[in-house]
Amino acid sequence: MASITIIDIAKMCGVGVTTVSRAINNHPDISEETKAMIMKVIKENHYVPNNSARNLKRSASKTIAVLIKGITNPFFNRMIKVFDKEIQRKKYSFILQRVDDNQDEIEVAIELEKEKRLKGIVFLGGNFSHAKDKLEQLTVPFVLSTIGMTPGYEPHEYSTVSVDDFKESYKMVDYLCKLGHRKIAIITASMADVSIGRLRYEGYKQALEDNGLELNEKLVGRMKENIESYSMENGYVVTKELLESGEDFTALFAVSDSLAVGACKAIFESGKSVPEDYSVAGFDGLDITFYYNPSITTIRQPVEEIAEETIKVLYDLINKKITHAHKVFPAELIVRKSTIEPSR
Amino acid sequence: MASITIIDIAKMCGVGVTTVSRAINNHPDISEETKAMIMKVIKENHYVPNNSARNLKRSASKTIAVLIKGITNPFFNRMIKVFDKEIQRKKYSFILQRVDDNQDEIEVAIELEKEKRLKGIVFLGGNFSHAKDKLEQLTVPFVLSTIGMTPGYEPHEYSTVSVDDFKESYKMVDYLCKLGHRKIAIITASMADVSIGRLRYEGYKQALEDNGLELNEKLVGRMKENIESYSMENGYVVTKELLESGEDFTALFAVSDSLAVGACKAIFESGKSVPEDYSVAGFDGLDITFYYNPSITTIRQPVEEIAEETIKVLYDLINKKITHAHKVFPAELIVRKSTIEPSR
DNA sequence: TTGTACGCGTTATCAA
DNA sequence: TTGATAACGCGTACAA
Repeated sequence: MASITIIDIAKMCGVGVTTVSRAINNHPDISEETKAMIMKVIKENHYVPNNSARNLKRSASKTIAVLIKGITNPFFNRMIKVFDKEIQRKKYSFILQRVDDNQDEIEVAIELEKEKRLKGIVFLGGNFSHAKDKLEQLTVPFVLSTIGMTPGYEPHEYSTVSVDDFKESYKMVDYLCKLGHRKIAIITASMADVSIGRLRYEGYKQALEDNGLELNEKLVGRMKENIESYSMENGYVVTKELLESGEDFTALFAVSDSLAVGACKAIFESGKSVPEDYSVAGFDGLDITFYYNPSITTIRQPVEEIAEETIKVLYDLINKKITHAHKVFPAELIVRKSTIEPSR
Repeated sequence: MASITIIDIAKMCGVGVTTVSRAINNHPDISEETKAMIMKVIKENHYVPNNSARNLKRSASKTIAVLIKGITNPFFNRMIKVFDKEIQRKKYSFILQRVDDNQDEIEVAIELEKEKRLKGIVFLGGNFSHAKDKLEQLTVPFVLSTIGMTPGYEPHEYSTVSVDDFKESYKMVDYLCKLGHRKIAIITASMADVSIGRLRYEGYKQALEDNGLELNEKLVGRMKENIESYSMENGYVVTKELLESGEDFTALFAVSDSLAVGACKAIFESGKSVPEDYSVAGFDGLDITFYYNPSITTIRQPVEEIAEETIKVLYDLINKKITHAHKVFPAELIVRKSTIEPSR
């Protein structure tokens, strides 16, 4: 069944296509009555404009795209809601694009920019280590949200909005140290990681050092490559190994809340308890840390603020008010039931 | 900066646009060397075809779309992965479209169908109560996945793949009854719900009846409209009310796992414990039910199978092997630590 | 094997 | 306030 087009509508109304187009797009130069008449015919015939044709013709649409790598992350859900709200408030429309783990987000972005005539792009998640010439193909402004600074780039070449992963991670480990823990294990990203996993690990190292503790490689758990990263399962498996290694520790810092949940489970299964035998701390501030039993000590990222600021920066970029920006938000250490003083 | 087009490439290569098009789309009628040469030029100039133009021109693309209402649901994440895999296996491409809570998924579908020349559509989540004439505007086959039968439609008018929400819910409540519970509370959808929330509630009622128990309206908790549906927070708030109402119960059946987690938290905060004071059961089979402390008894939906079958049905629909189908998968009662015999 | 020319459905330009 | 018409960038008959 051939779809009905703008031409069909024009014929049915006895007007030119231009007029129909005007009616659809709320153009000023059209009388109220012809517009009403046209809209009525459109409704009756269920005419829906073809977006491909619109995008093709339109020189610039007011749409911005959010590319997400790793949609699994519950952390992003709240951000998306804020994006949606903020973008609508600015009368822009909003496209959410999932980027597969084995897809290159920049390539997706380049394609999308042409297809949808984007005004701006937000990148969420992922490592973002890209060749420069690729990045230069992006002609619209973009913001890296909750993605740490990327080594190898000049700060003026891109914009970011995030927390200081190093500092916040330091804060947490320092808190554990001050609590009296001297054997603090960590679950972090694989060696290759250059993004937040690395930064949080560095914070851990520095905090240990500043507290006069030596780094014990045996207490550094790395996420499994073959299991979904930052997942509960990964935390579970790595903690099991840590526990079975025989290397003693009294506290465990997981670089994400989901990892922390998995860690708790592993500890329970070994017949031990949290926090009596092991203190466990997470990072991100997911809802589950509040609902878990025991509730989990974590670093709460100000998700809403980060999302809002991301959009704000993007608009400033679009309107050329700025050329780049690196906004850093403070995160909050939330002490809950999963961490206490060491018993041994 | 004006984007580079296929014409530019043709000129640079000294060939016609057709030839370039052939190179891009792997058409047979082109010599290997010219193709290689063209591809090289394309690479060097970072030429990316404009998708809008392609979609506009293409009569039919091999793409299918998955529309999700309520992307928050972690339940869908695993399904999406399977969709992705299965669709790629059939050499189709795959679009994920998030549908806002206040958006009409059918309207989104209609628009998308035209824009992308879809071959088929999968609807995930939502209530799916739509006027018939709207549904008829969809000219491509579609499948409702994990969405229960919708009253008001003839079974041959649409296709579904899901579990039998009524039966599985019955199974869970029956299990609780057999355990000896006689005061079983439920957290379910609001009265208005016509979808899974309703079906699961009906299963609850029937199981009570068959076990000689009377329905106590005071033990029926309804999700709050102003809080995200099926969320931990909703379960938490509703359970608090239930607890404070003074109406005694020994078991609580939450119609989703997230609700169950929230319920457990509320119980802990009241100074009681799970399962000693209250047995708690969920529904869906999310990972968190395994990782929670105590682990939560649930009904595990065979997510992967459902997703696979959804795609299979959709392809059969596309290839006109069938006109409609209603596949129902059995779900599994997984008994964990959160449910025991009543202590009172 | 290659190239020319037209059309996909829409919006912008310009003239009426 | 309207309408004819030229793009937008690509794929594909059809001709060469």
